[in-house]
Amino acid sequence: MSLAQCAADTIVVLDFETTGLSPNNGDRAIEIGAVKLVDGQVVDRFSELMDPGFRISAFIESYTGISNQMLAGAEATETVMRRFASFIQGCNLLAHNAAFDSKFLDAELARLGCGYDGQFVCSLLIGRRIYPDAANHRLGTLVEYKNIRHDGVFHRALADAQMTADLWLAMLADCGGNLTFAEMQRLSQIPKAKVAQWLARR
DNA sequence: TGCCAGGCCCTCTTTAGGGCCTT
Repeated sequence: MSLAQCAADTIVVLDFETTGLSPNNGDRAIEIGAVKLVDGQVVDRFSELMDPGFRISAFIESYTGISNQMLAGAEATETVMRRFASFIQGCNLLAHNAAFDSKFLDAELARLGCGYDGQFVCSLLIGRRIYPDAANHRLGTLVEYKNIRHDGVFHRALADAQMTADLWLAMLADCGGNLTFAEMQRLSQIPKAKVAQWLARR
């Protein structure tokens, strides 16, 4: 499948829970959640805990609700990520603050010697451009701002991925409903002062 | 010993600094 084809057809919305902020400091992924969208419809989901091979901090246990006991019964991060690499092949990718998730995806897949062929788009960057009046642009705030239904679970990977997918669909609708993935990616990169003008020309 | 991310984006900017956002 070419990139042009997957841009039109399939987007994987993903979210990692991790042991910290930086793989460069030894942090690892401990949970991956993802929602696969085809033409705005959910066609598949991926949700796995994964054991990084060391104990996670009390802060991360509290922040995510994922305990060391839960991870002790999980498969190794490498095992899960190998399956996830197959899940995302041929798809473009979306995350809230994609710089964070792409950093961990790159690091975990590099350990396996494999990669992916899609491109990332970031709902945080788009949200800053099209919802300048929101109190802030955290995922939870934008979900509330757009009155998106949710079950009250935050900081778990599948729940956050599902909310990001719903936010993405709301963003598409608010941009006129006919922008392609590539156009949304372009929108995320243009200067904020030119967003209204850019959308008006569409 | 002490510290430990990094990209985006705004502004009292651009020869910089600091808040936001992700865990």
